Amino acid sequence: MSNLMQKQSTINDVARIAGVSKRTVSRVINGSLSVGESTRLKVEKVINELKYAPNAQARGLASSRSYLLGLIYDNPDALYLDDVQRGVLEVCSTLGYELVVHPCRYQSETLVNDCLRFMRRSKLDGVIVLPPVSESETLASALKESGSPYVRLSSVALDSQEHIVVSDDRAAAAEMARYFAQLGHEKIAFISGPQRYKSSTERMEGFQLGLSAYGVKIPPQMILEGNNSFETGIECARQLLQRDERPTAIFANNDQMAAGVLKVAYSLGIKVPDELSVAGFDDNMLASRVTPALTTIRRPVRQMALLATTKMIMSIEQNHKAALNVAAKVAPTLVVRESTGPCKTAVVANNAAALVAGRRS
Amino acid sequence: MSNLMQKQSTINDVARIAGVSKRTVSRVINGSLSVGESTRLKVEKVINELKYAPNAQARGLASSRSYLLGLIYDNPDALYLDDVQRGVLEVCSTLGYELVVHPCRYQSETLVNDCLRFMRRSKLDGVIVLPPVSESETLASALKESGSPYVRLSSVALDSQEHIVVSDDRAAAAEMARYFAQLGHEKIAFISGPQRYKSSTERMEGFQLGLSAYGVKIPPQMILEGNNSFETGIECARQLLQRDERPTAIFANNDQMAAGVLKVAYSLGIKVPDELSVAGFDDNMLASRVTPALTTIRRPVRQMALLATTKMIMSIEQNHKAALNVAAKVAPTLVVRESTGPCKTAVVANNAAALVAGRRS
DNA sequence: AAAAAAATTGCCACCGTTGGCAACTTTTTT
DNA sequence: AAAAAAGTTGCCAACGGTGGCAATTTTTTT
Repeated sequence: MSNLMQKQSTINDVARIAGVSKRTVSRVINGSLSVGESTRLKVEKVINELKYAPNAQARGLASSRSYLLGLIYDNPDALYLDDVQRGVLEVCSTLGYELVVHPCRYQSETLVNDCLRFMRRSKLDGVIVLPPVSESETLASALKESGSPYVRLSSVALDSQEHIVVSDDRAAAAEMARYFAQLGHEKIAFISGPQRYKSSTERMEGFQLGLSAYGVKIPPQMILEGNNSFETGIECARQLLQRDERPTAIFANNDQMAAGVLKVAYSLGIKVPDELSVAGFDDNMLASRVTPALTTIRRPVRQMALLATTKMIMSIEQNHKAALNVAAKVAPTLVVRESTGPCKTAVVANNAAALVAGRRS
Repeated sequence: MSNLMQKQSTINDVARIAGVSKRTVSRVINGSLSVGESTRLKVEKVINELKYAPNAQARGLASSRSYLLGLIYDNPDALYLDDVQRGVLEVCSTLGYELVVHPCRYQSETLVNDCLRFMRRSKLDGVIVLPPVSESETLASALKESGSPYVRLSSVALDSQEHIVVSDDRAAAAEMARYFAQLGHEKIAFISGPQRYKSSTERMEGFQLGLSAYGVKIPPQMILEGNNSFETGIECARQLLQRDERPTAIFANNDQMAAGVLKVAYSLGIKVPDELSVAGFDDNMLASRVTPALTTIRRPVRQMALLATTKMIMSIEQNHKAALNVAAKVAPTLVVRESTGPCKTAVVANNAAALVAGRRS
């Protein structure tokens, strides 16, 4: 078993072969301006030949930079996380950073310490914080105080332009309200997410506000709270749909719960969208896979991730003015699919019509 | 804006205050045996008082260890990746490692270089490689040659016990075959994944083998190749279901494609499972959310991740005998839900019955 | 053409830790 | 009690880069 692992080439090797000092090689690597054109070419050639790659640790030690970014989150939806991660990685790989993922518990008392320790241990250059952890103000101020770059993703502008990317969930929910109202729905239900999360309250309030513009009001018994899971979507839907007077339209705080509603409607024999309109929020992969395909709000998650990462790397690289020019707000949009339709007035009338049709044959 | 970030204390501070040399402090940190009891206590006390935490980069530079693990993959299903990641992180956080995620392109000519550069750049202690990248033998041998610990996840035992965790997809597919046969299906179709992936061929061969035990054979025109996406699932399903003689059961290489089949069946008015049985593979979140819920094969993805990570950390820490004791094989299992049922003989007969019923009313 | 300015390059210290080896203590052996 | 062995501890040189500053070369100015 020959272990002939060719030893790593170092900056010294490059320098020696290229016939320059290692300081110059270092300059070439870091794109310093004051390097002669011919020298640069010569060095680059050797770098390629040797397949030389700088040692991140040594680099970090000397410059107190690690080219490592952190992603902090607490048990998010798999599809959401995947979207974010893809976006972040896209920018990272372009700009030469790597990504360290770090789950943690939002509710934990040691959250702040955990995160700070994580940053120190791995000497991260900066962190991107996902909701709901991003809503912790104690963490945010600890981060600010520690002086490390960070960007938060959220539905509310709870930090300065430099440190946040928000999606206007409130406006999006209002748009959904408008859409529902224009379809003629009046008996509308809302399945909210946990009220301790900003995204949940934003969406609920936006929806209610949007509806009120059309004179529609959701009575309290038509508002149920789930925890954003498919399972609680099912629970809430059951409660809503087995009543004597059931809603003609249900808006759920996310696609997972909306999928739960679809499931219950199917098992109760309620036709979607003829007898019931259902809409979700997120537009993740699930939305287009279920039957009927979900009308939903598309959150530009990946774009948010892109913006956040760009913003952060810019401020890491001291490009603060540029960082401020990166957009800090994105607008989710309505995506209409098959699960929503005009309100066919009373369900009872509908059933009667069916009966008539049946007899006729 | 006071930037009062208290500067990090170093090993020198600890040494000075404790009145020992920094070498001794280093020994205490690393749990070296030859440190006097009283000295250790004294040093530990100072460490706590100063809240000293060793600098990972300096440590890495000096010892060539980083406590960083890498996860290499190429554009996997979001749900699969999430499962794996969760499993890996679980072990990591317990054992004090962090995880760096690194997407790459399996087909790329520079794959091997990209990965090696990634490992070097971040001085990873080891990498976990996901399919299909895990099937690249050139990468595997480069990894082996470079001497860095690695573990591959795959459906085939293509490496030594120490370097792989496999799921027996072949046997699982055979079990599905058995199940189909026992339900009485004979006109069975298979939607395969890309034939260049081992997991695809394993599942297909296992399925065919299992079927042949019951004297059932799948004719070539009943085997279509998708690329594991929902969309190609739809395409293949359309081809299969719009024929004069359509299958009574379809087995898809994964849940995504099976969901596509469900969609097409619904739009063609084909009842599942009464007129058509559909099954997938993976048992990811999607399987239970679609309607009807998918019968599928549950792959213990998270468990594989757990095993792989444990195995790797053990071999990093030179605990080779222990690493070999970690299981290297897991068995996926059949999960029966609503999308499969007994074959109601001929579809034509079925239609005839429906006609009769229609006339009767 | 000499002086001044600018661009390019090299030298050396240092980042914070670990490893090798020597030195010093303490315990055990003879 | 001296010698040998074992247990502790300290010194110094890496590890592989970057930063400051001085030295050198080239360009521009007077």
